[in-house]
Amino acid sequence: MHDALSTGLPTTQPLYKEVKLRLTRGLVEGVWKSGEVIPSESRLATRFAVSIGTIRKAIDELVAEQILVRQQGRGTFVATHTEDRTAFYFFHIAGKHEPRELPAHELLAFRRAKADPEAERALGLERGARVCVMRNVLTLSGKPVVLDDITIPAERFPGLDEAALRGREGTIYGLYEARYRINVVRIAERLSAVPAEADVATILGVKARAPVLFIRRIAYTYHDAPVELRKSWVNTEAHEYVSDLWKGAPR
Amino acid sequence: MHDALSTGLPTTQPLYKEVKLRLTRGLVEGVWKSGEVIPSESRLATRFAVSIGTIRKAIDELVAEQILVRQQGRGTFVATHTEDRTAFYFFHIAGKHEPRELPAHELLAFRRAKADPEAERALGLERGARVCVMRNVLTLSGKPVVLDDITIPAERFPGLDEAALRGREGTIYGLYEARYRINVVRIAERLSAVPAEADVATILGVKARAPVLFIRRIAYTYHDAPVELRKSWVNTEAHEYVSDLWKGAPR
DNA sequence: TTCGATTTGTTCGTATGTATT
DNA sequence: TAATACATACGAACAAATCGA
Repeated sequence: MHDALSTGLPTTQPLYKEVKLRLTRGLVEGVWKSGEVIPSESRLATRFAVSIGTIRKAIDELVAEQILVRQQGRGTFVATHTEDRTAFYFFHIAGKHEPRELPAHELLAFRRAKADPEAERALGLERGARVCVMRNVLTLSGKPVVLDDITIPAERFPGLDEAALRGREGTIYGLYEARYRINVVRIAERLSAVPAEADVATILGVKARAPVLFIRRIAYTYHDAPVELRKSWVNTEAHEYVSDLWKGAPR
Repeated sequence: MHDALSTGLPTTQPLYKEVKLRLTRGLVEGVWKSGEVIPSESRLATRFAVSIGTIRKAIDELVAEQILVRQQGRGTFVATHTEDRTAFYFFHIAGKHEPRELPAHELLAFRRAKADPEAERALGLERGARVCVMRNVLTLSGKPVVLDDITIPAERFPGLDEAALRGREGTIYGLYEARYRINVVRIAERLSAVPAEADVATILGVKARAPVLFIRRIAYTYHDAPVELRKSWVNTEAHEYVSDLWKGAPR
């Protein structure tokens, strides 16, 4: 029986899973914030009273999940949304011919409201919970390409307002992270083709009823907790959605 | 300097990368075929004259890339396309409400032709190379949902004909694998929304010019060699494209 | 059913290489 | 240059799953 850090769980899972869980817990609690280093492998090994190999295996998985980032000679860091690296991991629209590019944002609308049933389900909210709703246009090379309708639980984003959204630099997930210590680590998306409604068509500069790509995204933080529901409409005349089924291990 | 299995490469790469390369070479050459076991880790360790840990690290990456599959107590197997597991890895269409389901196939057309410029580029073919072109309808719960236009290099699929395509069981990639020992291990897709042309609309049972999802896929085998260009049109009235950005390490 | 051989999974430890500061 | 941190490689021991005798 290995119970160096037993937490009284019913089923004894591998030690490195325990370590992984404790590390994740540290991330949730903000012991180590985005962009910061976590303790060195040898330090963690002594602190958790396990071998350094066990630490490495736990960190391996968190690195594979893009939650941590290793840098030889420097240390292991909490992944942050203020790098192009992660930005492209969460932004999948690219020009059909041009090289990939990050979008510019413009806030069109912001309000607070009661969650509709769909948002309740997607975000796991109580009935009648309050949410923030915002609408953004994303432009690539100066042209509007994506329209985003974002819904987040108001409770987790206190004091969020138009000024904060406009004043930010970087992506919205960077704002979640910097201001609310909420780290988006995974997204799940469902795509379909729909005719553009009048308002969407106007904003994206396409004819009414023209085909646009519709994306329904749920963004998750640690422990698969949902934090954002996002609906997007994409003008795919000159751009497209990129789904490069993961090349697997580092090359 | 570690050169237990040095192959005279210019830059000395890690031993486990060498091992990985030699294993992949074995897969390419058909030393171990789909569904078969590869030698045990200890046997590989002695054969390659490296430690078992080095073998494990090489296999780890191939497992992460879904090229090999480990089974405790049994061995390590070459991944095959005759399992639901991998089928869903390469088929991304799901009902909006129903549980996920594998499609039934129907061959609409098959012919040989000269590759068009797009196929030449995508598949890295010589100018004027011959290709097989086929059109399939995929049905879910009896309803046509996806139309596939598939282009593959004729040279790599000798003797392929309608009978072989119709007579097969399982997916097309299963056929590539069983009959031609070509293993599709990765795909890259670009998605957009387009109006359905007349023929597409008829087959999918939607109005002409109605929005449909268009997918351009390139399928790769080992060493990132392209083997198939596929264009798909999807009726997304009751179905959608699933892009669950990889949960990362095994849970 | 039991047992033993085989194979992968987990954990430990150590030594050395390489990048960073 | 020295210290620190991750990366690679080796080896050993035991656990857990599988399979056939």
